[in-house]
Amino acid sequence: MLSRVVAIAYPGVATFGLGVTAEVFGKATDGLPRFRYQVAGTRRGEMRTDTGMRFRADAGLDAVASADLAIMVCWREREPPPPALLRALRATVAGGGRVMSHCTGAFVLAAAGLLDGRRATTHWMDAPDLARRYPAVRVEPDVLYIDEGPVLTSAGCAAGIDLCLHVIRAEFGAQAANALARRMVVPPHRDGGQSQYRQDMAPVPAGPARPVATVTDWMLEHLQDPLTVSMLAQRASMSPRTFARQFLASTGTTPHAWLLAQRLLRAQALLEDDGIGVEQVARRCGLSPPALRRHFGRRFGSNPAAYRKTFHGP
DNA sequence: CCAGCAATCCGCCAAT
DNA sequence: TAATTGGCGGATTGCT
Repeated sequence: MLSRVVAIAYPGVATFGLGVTAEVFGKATDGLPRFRYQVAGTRRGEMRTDTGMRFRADAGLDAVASADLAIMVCWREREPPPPALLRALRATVAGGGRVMSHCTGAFVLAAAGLLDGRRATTHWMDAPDLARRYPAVRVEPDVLYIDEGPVLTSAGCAAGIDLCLHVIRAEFGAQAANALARRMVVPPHRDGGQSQYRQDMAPVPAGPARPVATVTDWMLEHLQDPLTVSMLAQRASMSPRTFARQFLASTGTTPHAWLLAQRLLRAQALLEDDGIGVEQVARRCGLSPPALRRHFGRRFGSNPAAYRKTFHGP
């Protein structure tokens, strides 16, 4: 059970990253239990964040070791982390807890040996450096986050939001995660990797391209209907080829992959409501029951019936 | 699980 | 000339 959440702070900690953890785990949210959220400092006394804000941590590193979830928010990756911090993080995992990193926090987890043999990610700018310095880590530069059981890593700071939502979704369900996303006014699930945010890739249109956003809005209203790419292209008054390209540029995925992801998200939410059979759930997401089961298994490593059971007793 | 068929995706290229 | 469009073919993926 996820209850004790501890964010790790140090002199120069990222204000934004720390704020994300506080926003997700430090406030009461409908549909979620109240977490015991603390900020643990690498040292006592007053510190300053990277933007100069003054703060004082609630607790010391001993709180990290006993956390259900310890969050390492960024790091000045050139600096060796203090041994006491590495020990605390190892103790978290050894004690059955999980550790999560945002951005360059992955360098600290790597230094603690927690990423050896595991898949991990970090900010795309730092990924080559991470791979070079820790050859035992399987670095994947082009994803927003990676969940490797007890060890979770995410890309640039804002991807920390995606990872936090992922943790909430896995633990408390899609409805709770969606409610939280609504409160924070962020998309409940961003698809596609971080390459869409790289400078050296295709020029990113300023803001989500309107014509595509209009179509995705419409798609969300019509998930239960059969939707084809050529149909969607027509709605956007583009050729299928151009539509596919524009779609990729503004969402980071292809139309079909995006559609499937949204359908599965809806399926999760519907399964959390009791009373509708799996057949009806499938219908309302525009999938046949076999298709729902197959994709559900592929994406979540589970099946609809089992997923429902985890939210309602046997 | 497989087969056969349809839709999708993506690199390439010619046309704007 | 540079950038965008959209059609084509073949590999892949999905559906029944």
